[in-house]
Amino acid sequence: MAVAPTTVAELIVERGRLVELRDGDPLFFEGDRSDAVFAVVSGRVRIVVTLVTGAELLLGLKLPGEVFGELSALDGRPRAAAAYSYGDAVVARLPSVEFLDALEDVPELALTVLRELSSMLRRANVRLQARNSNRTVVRAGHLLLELVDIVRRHGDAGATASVVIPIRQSDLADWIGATREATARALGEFRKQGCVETGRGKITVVDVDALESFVEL
Amino acid sequence: MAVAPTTVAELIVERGRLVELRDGDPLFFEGDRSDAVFAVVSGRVRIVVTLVTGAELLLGLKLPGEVFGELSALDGRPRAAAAYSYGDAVVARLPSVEFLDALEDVPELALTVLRELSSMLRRANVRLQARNSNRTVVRAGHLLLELVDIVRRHGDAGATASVVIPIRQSDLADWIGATREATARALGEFRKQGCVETGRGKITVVDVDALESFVEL
DNA sequence: TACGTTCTGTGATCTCGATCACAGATCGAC
DNA sequence: GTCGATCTGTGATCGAGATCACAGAACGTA
Repeated sequence: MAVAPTTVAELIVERGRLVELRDGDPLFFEGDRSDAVFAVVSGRVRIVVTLVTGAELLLGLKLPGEVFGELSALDGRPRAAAAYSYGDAVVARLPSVEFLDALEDVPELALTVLRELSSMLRRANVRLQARNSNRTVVRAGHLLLELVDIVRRHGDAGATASVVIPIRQSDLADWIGATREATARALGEFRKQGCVETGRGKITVVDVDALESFVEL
Repeated sequence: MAVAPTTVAELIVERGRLVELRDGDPLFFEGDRSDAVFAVVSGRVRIVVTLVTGAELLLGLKLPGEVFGELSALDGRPRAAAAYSYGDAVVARLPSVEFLDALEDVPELALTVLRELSSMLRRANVRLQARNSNRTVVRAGHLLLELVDIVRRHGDAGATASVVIPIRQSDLADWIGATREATARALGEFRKQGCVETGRGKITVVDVDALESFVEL
């Protein structure tokens, strides 16, 4: 057996095969039977559920190095969400069976997956809290700060003061569970405070600290 | 080594030690460093986070056979929620270290935990969806149906048509993320429809089917 | 049985965000 | 450049639920 990969994403890339995607290409749909797990190699992948009302709820945006689709592989239940490419992307795909085999072969891999699921659960709970207590402005602000963090860690760009987040307002809205209009108004407030600038398909956080303190009250 | 327990709860009961609790006794608080995992033996345990507003959000009610506190043991991060006894209860307590040791010793145990975390994650996502789309009445109804299910599966009682759920309205409210008043009004609607009766500290679902159809629209 | 405490039930406001409805801005494609 | 499609920004209305404020009911206990 080869040396054990240190992350699940690495395992999937090593043993799986690459798939190239164009904007909007589906990886799987809600209700599908599970047959594979995925890891993002480049680009982004949207994980969404469609609500009875027809509205979409964005459960997550997977970035390079992140794994998705593992829940169904683990418990054998159908997909609870759909996955679509968000812009062009490349993902690695590993059949569920091989994934499960690997888990049994490599004990420390199971621990890694456990840790990853733990942190996903934590984030889910935090999101649940946010949904309960906060108003739209606060929720939007928190998500922006989260995204700033991701972009920075992930960033090809140098550490400039301002961070550009490539996302449409409607997607932001789906993410925080609000309408596009409410989100636009929230961004308007941030703009008035001078901590955020907005453009078509992108949001620029020019003063992270200001945004943070504006949201913390 | 002994025969591997088939569930995580069994493992904790076998290897851990029992703790008796009276109503309201705390097991741990938000922010605590992790030092143990727990399984409910009898009674119920409330898992709650306190929001900035001072309001409480009930993340779960753990019943006999269920495990809690495993997240912190797995990823080593502080407790994200607090746990209190809800009425008198008995729980088994196993130090985190021993839990982790057992995970390494018994490979299939890790898979069991993975499955359990998967289903927790699924439920968290469902809850997030519910929070987004539905109105209070619908959310309250759905939770009641869930509780009916639990009580029935768990039930010492025979399968009578009506199911008694021992819970205060304020806890129901914390659970679905609404105020006590809004919850009381929702229950009032169910009462008018004749599918639910209410009392102090208990809610009786007299017509499950009616409740189901009332909520499904 | 009397009294205090904890729940439940409901009215009266008030506020935030959903909904509807456009006008302007930006971008891609021809 | 011109045109159509897609985003963004905002105003007006409306409704569900939060908030405040009590009254009555149920329970524990002295």
